[in-house]
Amino acid sequence: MDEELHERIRHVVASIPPGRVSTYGDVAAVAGASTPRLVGRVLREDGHDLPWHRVLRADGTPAPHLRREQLERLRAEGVLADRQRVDMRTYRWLPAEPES
DNA sequence: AGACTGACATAAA
DNA sequence: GTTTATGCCAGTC
Repeated sequence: MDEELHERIRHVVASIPPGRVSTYGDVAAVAGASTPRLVGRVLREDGHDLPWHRVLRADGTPAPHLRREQLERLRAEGVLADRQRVDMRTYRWLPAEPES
């Protein structure tokens, strides 16, 4: 696993503003990750100090084990979820490539 | 090396 | 709406 890529992923996630969300696929694409699975891996291992709750699946539903807490955190930021699902059309944030 | 796994995505049934 | 099937690719065993 490339350390630089690891940092870039963290950087992109950290750039998501409060009250907005993004997807694994988008973060992966912007950070240059070869697959979205890497994003999930990084967040699991090293996401404790990042706004990981702002990263969801492409359809707006979080992973099963996190569903409860994640939606709760988002709700606290003003992101309203219709039961299990966040309205991506409204809240989706498209991150920018880190320039350096 | 080979098989299995997973905080994913997309398409098809 | 749902469940399955594929593709994907870095870890782990």
